[in-house]
Amino acid sequence: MTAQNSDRREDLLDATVALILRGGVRRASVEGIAREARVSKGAVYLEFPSKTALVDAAVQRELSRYLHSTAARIAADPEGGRLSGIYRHSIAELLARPFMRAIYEDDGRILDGLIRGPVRYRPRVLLGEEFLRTMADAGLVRADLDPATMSHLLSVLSVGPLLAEPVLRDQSAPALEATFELLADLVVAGLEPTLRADPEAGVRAFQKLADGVTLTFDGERPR
Amino acid sequence: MTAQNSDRREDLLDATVALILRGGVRRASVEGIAREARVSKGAVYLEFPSKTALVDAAVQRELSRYLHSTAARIAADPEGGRLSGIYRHSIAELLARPFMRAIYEDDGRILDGLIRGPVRYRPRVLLGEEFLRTMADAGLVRADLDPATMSHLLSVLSVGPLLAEPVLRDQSAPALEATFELLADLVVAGLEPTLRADPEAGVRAFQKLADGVTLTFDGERPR
DNA sequence: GATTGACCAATAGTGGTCATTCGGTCAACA
DNA sequence: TGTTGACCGAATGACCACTATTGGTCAATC
Repeated sequence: MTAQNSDRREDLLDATVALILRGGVRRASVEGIAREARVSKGAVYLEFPSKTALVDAAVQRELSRYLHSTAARIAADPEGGRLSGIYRHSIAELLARPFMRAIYEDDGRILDGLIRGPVRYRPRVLLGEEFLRTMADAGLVRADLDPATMSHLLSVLSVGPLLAEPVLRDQSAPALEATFELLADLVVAGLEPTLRADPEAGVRAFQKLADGVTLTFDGERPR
Repeated sequence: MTAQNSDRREDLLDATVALILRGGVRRASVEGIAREARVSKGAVYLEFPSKTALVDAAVQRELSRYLHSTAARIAADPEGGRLSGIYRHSIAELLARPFMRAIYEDDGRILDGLIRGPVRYRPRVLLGEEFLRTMADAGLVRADLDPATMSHLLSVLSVGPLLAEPVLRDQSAPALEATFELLADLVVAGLEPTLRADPEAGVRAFQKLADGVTLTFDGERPR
């Protein structure tokens, strides 16, 4: 029964993601989600108190999966624990995840309203200030730069290129991956210290980040 | 008479910019522009063949002014000719120009439709491939990187933070200027060669860029 | 007890009307 | 001759009545 219910829960989350990717949060109706998951509409409300809670859970799950996949990439790469490695793997995983991309890229107009919806579903910061302080202590990022500014910069360097993509799109423009590759070089040259420390601490720091993630949404009461 | 006409032309362009900034291209009517410039509607068509041509001219003028102001900043700064200086001054001037910002930032939704309009009015590339080749020849940017990729990267590093701004906006987020400052450091460390060349060539290269700029708009026939 | 789907009030969309406003012209005017 | 503003057809969008769909509930059913 617990397994049964868990399955249904997961199925509903899968269906939610599928419908959202197909037509955005607005157009993903509870009935449609239920149909996609092959359960009744009422069953949705046995698992989740509201549509909002359902979508929240889908985003939460995606974020968690994203971070753990990224953590695995990082751990598998001997140099992965450096800031540049973390940046590189975060981007690679992000680009590989359509739902994650949609959450970030969406500014309300992709495919004429795909994911058109409240800003609620858009994580503000991934690599937080605390994470960067840990990295600095481990000698994996320059200690002379403000962690808060650096945290924000890394967000900008992740989201910025995605948002700029449709604006700068041009036949002569290089692929998104090439731009990110060059950006990773800039991160190495500009944000990592000259003397090379052991990247292991970075792996652990990101692992901790991935384990501890819980999204807090804009509205306090999920309702 | 020529001076008279020139004045009227300029007045009309001023009025166009003012109205566009107030309510977007769509809502800036020819009659409103004429009223703002204190001339009759018919007079507009004595100066410009169409509204499109009028707006095109306003954008063209703004771009030209922007580039020449930037060139002046660069020339006034002893280190201005380096890539980082050019980047820094371009950004500073961009941030100081509301119309320029609107053209770039706008993705159709600022102030619910400010500048909502065709992509036509959005320059794709500022520091082109050729410019970067010249800079490389002068030893002012790394010669081992592809000019096209670098050109695109610099565009991303200019537009990206602007577009990411509303997405990442947060009480804890640092000011836009701080982010750009740090980015300029990254440009120094990552894109400039280790040995320092004479920045004078960079000043000249940008000057040439500013002089030679002519916008080509998306639609071929201005009509 | 777990699950369903008919049902509800509220909201979002649909098609159609029509006054307004638009870009652009040009006869009349200064 | 240079300038104007009344005027044009086309396009827009505010408004309406109406319909379909929505998130959510709960008596009936399995």
